Amino acid sequence: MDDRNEADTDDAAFGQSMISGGGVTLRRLQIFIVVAYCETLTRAAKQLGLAQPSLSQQISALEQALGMQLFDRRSNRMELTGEGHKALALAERVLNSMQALEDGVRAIGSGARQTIRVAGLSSVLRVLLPPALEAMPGATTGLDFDIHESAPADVLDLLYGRHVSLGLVASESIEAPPAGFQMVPIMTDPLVLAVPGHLDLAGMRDPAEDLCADDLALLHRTVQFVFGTRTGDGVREWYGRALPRSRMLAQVRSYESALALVQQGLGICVVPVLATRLGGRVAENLRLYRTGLEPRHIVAILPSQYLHNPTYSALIEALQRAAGRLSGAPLHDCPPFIGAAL
DNA sequence: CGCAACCGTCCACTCTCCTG
DNA sequence: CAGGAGAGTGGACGGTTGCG
Repeated sequence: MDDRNEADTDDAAFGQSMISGGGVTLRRLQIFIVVAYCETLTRAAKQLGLAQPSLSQQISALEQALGMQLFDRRSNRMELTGEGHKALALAERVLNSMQALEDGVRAIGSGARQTIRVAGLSSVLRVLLPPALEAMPGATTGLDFDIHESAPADVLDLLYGRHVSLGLVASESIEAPPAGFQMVPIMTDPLVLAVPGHLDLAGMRDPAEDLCADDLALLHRTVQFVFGTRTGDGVREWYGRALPRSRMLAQVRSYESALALVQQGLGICVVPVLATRLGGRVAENLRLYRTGLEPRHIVAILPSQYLHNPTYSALIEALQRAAGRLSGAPLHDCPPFIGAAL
């Protein structure tokens, strides 16, 4: 028997259990997929908004209904068995088909309207999505959008749990997407040093000589975004080399909070250019300097089969065009005193 | 080795929805 | 409206891991 036939047989057996098992429900398949990707019931339970014992029971019930063990219960984690891996691929196909059916039925029921579910970083959603939707044919007439603003890990959880069909994240903040998902580049997003608008560092060789005491103190107060990724390590190292005498004024968990502190003249921060945009323009009272740091790479992640869906491919192209059309932010060159330190 | 933290399972119970 | 099935919760418990 060749692979194709074997896969067909697996499909048939799985499909039969879907029909005759009774204990195999779409809800359980959804839970199964989330647990498979989260690798612990506790994390999966948090993501699904359920208590953990409930998941344990659902997975056991699913295993019983399928007559196979899907997970090896290791200490502190759930590891897919060989059969579990096969079942996962099939379960994903079932849920994708259900999603397609749901979308199709909804399109019929609501006059050919399709719902696009997107999750992503707030800066990306805020800056790229509006112009992309504006430029996308049919976006305002034939489509509905369900938009989730989320942290990278949550974006992936939403994708893997089939709550959204498209994720927009920085590739640096995630592991490689698992089998069945594709990553499409959208843009590179430079990391810049944002300072209050009055702080002109252009051409500056020695801040201690060229700045008044207040501005020098301001330059040495940093607002640091908690990246939790290797980008964060790079930024911390950059502060240490570029501004060795700086101290951290605040740790923040959103670029908006960081920039608000900078706009208020309380400190400086390193942020992606996208985060500095408001309504298509750079937020007021900010001056942006190049840092030489490795830029973020914004990517779209989606289930492989959606790549061939005309609506999703049009949306991705619109996002790429929107990124290309971003009018050049007034980025100043890296100040000489920082360039020399680096 | 003892302890705390974390994890998965079991059990009893509640709540909701469906059906007759 | 009553009863049953399914899904969920909290609490208790035992196992594993990491740390001092």
